[in-house]
Amino acid sequence: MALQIYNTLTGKKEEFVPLEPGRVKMYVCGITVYDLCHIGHARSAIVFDVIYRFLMSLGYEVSYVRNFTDIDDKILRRATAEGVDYRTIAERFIRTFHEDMEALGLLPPTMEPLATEHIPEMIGIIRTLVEKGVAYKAGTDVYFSVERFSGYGRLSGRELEDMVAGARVEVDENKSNPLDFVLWKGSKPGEPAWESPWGPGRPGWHIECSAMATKYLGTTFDVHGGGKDLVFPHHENEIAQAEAAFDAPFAHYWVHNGFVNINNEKMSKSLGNFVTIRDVLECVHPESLRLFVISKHYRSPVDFCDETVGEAERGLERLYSTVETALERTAKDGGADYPDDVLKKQDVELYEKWESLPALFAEAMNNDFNTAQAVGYIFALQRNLQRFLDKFGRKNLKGPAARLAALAADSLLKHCRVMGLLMLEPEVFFDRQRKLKLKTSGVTEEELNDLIALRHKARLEKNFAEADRIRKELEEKRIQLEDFPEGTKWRVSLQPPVG
RNA sequence: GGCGGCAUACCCAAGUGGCAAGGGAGCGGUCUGCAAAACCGUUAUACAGCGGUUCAAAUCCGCUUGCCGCCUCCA
Repeated sequence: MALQIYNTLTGKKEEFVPLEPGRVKMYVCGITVYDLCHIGHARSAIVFDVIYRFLMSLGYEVSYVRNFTDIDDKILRRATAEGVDYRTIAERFIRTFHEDMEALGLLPPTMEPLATEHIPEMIGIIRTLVEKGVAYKAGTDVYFSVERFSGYGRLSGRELEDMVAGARVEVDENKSNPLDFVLWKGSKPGEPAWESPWGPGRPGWHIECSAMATKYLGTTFDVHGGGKDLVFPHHENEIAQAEAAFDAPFAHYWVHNGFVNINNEKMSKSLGNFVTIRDVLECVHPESLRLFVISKHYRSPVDFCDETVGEAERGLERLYSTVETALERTAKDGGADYPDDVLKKQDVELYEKWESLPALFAEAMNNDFNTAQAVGYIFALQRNLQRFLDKFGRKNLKGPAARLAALAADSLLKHCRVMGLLMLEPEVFFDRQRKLKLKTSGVTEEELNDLIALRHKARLEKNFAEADRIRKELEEKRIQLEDFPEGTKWRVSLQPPVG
């Protein structure tokens, strides 16, 4: 089955046919750089990162553009509050954004243009709109006239009349229709300003995306994405501006991700339930957050709470653990080839899960990026592989058994990596995971190692009361000891990120 | 007031016409000095309710109830 994408514009799943065979042009609205990013931004970024990776895995050459809004009221407000230039604020939060995205393991987009570096392009579009009579100057501002664009409201599925009727739109005596939106804002004294045919000012919010998207991807391109909240008015306005100016359809497929709630409440600054990406990454591995996000369909709302994140984390550890075990036990003897029927005889169910995964995975992902279903198929293979490994006790696998296990592990890795999971060597993952978690427990690695040594001595002396006392003491600090023939390992359970 | 979405086991969550994926948690077992991890077994005559279409419905249609989002900056 070919890739189907749910298109907000039509409200239906549609077969994806790119404008140019083999190439995809995708624009995703980035952030306004005035504060640290929260997990809602993380969800959006992860969702589109998975889409980006999946499109590339299908063999497409993808041009992926994600912008920064680096001039805006909120940036100016913060700059004034701190007594610095707006650029200082913008640069700071571009930097923190990049740090967060890198920490989350996101691939960088093809391009990350800044609004302020595209003022001439925006002025060009506004000039065209004014010349066509679709935009008008009022006072020091220039507005887009929604009545002059017949398709207005198509994306968000509303009629102009309905919107005006019950709208909570601020009355502005400059506008001829309350829904008209600003293209160019005359600047007040002391504000940053650019020269324009309408006097010094700065661009309105929506125009930058129309300008940057068309500049880098052409007047018509394939995919435009962003959070659900951007459907109206932002994306509606982008379409109006671009199509009115260029007389060409703007984006073909509109993709919108759902929101993140916290403990079933909408996340917002006023409710004080705002969780930044860096807060979460203090106690949760980035891939756990990623698995949490992709365990649910991207269009549904998702509830972020200790329990749901903890579930994702345990699932991720299981994936890594199975892959690690399989790689270790097949390292010596997993490379030689055997006929299919020989492999199948090793374990029919495992063989079938392994054999069917590529098609099932593709089918799930082709069905509007159904990562949740894809994850389900991956876990089914993981469980069968782990079961197969357990049959051999702690021994290394040999011959066709080793081969089958190695193939299954490779398949797990390969498919997970299309979604940006299992990107680390398992031992690196577990090492980082332990160090990250230990920090949240308040115990240093030295203290822990001393206690483990002490307990080891007690166990040798069969002083199990003392050994259990140490176990219990550490358990109270969320540290779980695991005894193996080769020594004692430890793990730390999740520090609740939400509280 | 307008537009849209959702309701599947104890929890999370796929499934959108043909025997209800997957994960977490619980319980019983194997293993262990004890644990943990892992594995095995177990947990929905059933998909908010009512009615309809169909040989067949969680899946389509209608109504009811309950949650939620957007219409203002917002991922």
